Amino acid sequence: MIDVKLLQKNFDETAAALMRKKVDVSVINELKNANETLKNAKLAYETLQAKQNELSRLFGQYKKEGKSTDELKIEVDANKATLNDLLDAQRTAEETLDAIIMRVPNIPDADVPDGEDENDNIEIRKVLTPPTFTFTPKEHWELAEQNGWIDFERGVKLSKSRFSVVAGMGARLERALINFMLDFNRARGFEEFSVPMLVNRRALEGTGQLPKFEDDLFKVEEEELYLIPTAEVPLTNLFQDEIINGADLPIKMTGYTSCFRKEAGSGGRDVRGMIRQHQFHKVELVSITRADQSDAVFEEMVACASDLLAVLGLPHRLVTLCTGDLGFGAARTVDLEVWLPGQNTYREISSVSNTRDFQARRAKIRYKEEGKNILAHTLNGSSLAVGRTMIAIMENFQQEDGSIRIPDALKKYL
RNA sequence: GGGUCACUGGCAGAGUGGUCGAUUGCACCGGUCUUGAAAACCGGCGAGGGUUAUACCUCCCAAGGUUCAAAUCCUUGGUGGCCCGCCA
Repeated sequence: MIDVKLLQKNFDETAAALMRKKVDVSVINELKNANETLKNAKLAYETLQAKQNELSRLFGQYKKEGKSTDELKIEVDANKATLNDLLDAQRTAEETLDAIIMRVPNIPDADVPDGEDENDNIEIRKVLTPPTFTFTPKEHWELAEQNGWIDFERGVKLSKSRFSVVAGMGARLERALINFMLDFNRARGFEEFSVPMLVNRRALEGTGQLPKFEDDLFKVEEEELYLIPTAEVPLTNLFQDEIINGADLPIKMTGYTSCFRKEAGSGGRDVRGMIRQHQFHKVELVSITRADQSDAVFEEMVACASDLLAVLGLPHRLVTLCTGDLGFGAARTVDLEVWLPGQNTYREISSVSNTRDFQARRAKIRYKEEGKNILAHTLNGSSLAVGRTMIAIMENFQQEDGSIRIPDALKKYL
């Protein structure tokens, strides 16, 4: 969450930054008022509590000295009722503030371009040239069915739409990709983790999926656990509530998990094929850094994902997301979009974000430096979405007869 | 799933109703000594809020309760150890 003190001290500037991210000005004012109410409520409660503590100390002293405590008791009892009311007021104020601030997105970096939606994103560069074909390239679902790699119908039979079954060479390729990506990331200094795919509410609040995006998550009701929408959640929250030695940063992690998303609100889009599934596989990068390190690590992570695509021989481009397309917790994001000849367009395959201290403030991830505890910066990025990488391989490496060439980099994994 | 015991600062571990946010050891940081290090000695050292800085408030797994007063007593929940049962 954002630093409410910043809003208090630097209202105009902070409000302007939030409005770039489409936060309504009324919400910003509410937030400021709620914070002031809380401060006043706290002051009132703490002043009386201090007095009450002092009286209690006296009480003990009187008892020891054998003095009468009758008068004290009357005063103390009277305060007690007031104290309870003040405490209630403070709690209400806290809840009010919390309810607002937990739904306020991160402040975008100053150099993030303004914009409405993905059309206003800015291309940074292209990597590799899209292949040319002597025939009309097919879309991935056609190739997948022809090669027997993906069985869409049986996926629906087992679960529902947006689930699929990967078979034979497709399944082996999927496994090879996961191993290839993990090894690649490890060579770049990211330590490998295998983490729970069911997490509790606290973890999801830490990374920002809750409370605002509950509708996007699959929940196991009777256990109060949620299926993770991305490994970013467990990996980042590994350090929830911890104070890390500053010298140990940056911590760079990678992990493979399945990811589960309800895709509420994506209605009708990408229903065909494997672009948008309720369950998909992803290898993730997550870093925890000192405040002064996050920009450099961000570039490392973008490079890691981009190089991975390049080594696979997949043409792609890097784009800087504009304010309107930026996710809830991100201060800045670079998307990697892979070329899909069948669709004749670039499609998102990875998204690397710096959340700065937004998640760290929620999850209480701090580091100690020169005796002080400082909120860490957290970053996450996909490296890569496995299903979409398979799609990209199918479409870019398809032959005229519909067969698919396997990228050299993967051969030793098959 | 049943029983039982436990949960205190980075770790270990005191404290069982009152000046306790907490003895002590280790770790850590600074200093003296040393060519340098180690050892020894001296000092510092939990977290959040608040303040220019102090005061002051909160936190001893969590939430309630008893009490003028709770780390300490009670209730519920969570987690962990051990025993029993069950199961890959």
